[in-house]
Amino acid sequence: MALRHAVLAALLDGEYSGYQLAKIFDVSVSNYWHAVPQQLYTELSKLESEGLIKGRQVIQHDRPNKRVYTVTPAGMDELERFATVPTKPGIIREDLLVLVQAVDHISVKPIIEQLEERALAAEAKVELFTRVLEGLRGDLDEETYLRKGEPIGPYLTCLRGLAHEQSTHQWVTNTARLLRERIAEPAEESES
Amino acid sequence: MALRHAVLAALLDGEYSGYQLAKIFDVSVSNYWHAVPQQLYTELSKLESEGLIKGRQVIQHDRPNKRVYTVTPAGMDELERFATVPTKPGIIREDLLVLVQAVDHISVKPIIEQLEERALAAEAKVELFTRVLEGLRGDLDEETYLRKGEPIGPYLTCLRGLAHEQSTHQWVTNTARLLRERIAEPAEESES
DNA sequence: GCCACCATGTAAGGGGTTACATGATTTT
DNA sequence: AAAATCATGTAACCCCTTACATGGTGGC
Repeated sequence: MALRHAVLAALLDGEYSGYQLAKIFDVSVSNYWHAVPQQLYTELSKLESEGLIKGRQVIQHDRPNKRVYTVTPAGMDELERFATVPTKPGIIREDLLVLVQAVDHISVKPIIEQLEERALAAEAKVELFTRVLEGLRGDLDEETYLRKGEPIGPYLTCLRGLAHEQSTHQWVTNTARLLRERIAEPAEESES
Repeated sequence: MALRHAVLAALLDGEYSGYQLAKIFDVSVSNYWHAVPQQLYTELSKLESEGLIKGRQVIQHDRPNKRVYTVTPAGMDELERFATVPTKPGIIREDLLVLVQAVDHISVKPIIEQLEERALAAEAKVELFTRVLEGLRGDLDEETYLRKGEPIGPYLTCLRGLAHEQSTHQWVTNTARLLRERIAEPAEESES
């Protein structure tokens, strides 16, 4: 039950509505916490009813009204408490890797194609995160920002996302190439 | 609903019981698919009742009897079908990263400590995977095994796990060091 | 006019997590 | 004698996913 903490952590950055949070989760938070929009609406309601966040109606004339939330002192306490209990090891679920695990026993072609698609997606994410990081640190160079810039939390998690996507990109690229080579020059048996 | 495919993929490697699968999931499959033992027992029952795997009782005298499973032709068809539908993007959930995201607003010390613990865990995993890979390729050097060795699926997913742990190790190490430096030499304001 | 975007909600059903239960054998 | 390993199961509860519903505004 730690979606709540991911939401609280995201709201430390400023006031956001469920819809805005959904986009934030989609582009950056998804590096370390996956959640679909519907979960956020549900969780925001629960968090407010428990007093960990406080909602505020914002009337808009050019578009639908929205409700934006901020973390309450009780919410801060909850985060503080959460930081002291040992975190569980992270969980990963990757369909694509399941396919690769089975690659000796099923058709290789579709797997290679999916790997190559994923390579493109990873590349796009690398570029995106690179730009997000540039935006976060503004005029400062990276070394300076890491030493003194603020906020540092979002910067660090984004760096993690970048490293992860780079690592993913390398692996999917190598794996796709390797599997292609293996179907081009198979098993090497009985060169009779 | 893709735990089933992770189980099927794992069973391609040989006959395993629920208990054995649990250990395999714990050490290697967890690189790309997290599941607790209880899920496996449940899923194995479902898969067998659907005819995708076939169980076989193994009588043991030195320890409790067990039931080992193999993938049926129907199970192979299901895997084959699964390989052709586009995979969903993977999901990640990391409590530790949630803490780092919030690091500007909560106590830093406990977070640093957890990062350092995680660094040790990552190091241990790197060593483990390195040895697993050695075991898988036997006498062959890596380049040769990648070109011709079999099975290649488990080798590739293990390589991914290794890369992931290395990347994690680097990030947690750097992040812990950086946060330590920042609390040693804070904000740098008003050097009056 | 139609599609995309903004903005939120209810509800059903499936999947995942945790607690608890059982019991034999081997190791410390 | 206690703890760890082997081995599997039932049940409750919570979380997550998906489908569906609603409705206003802005751009093509």
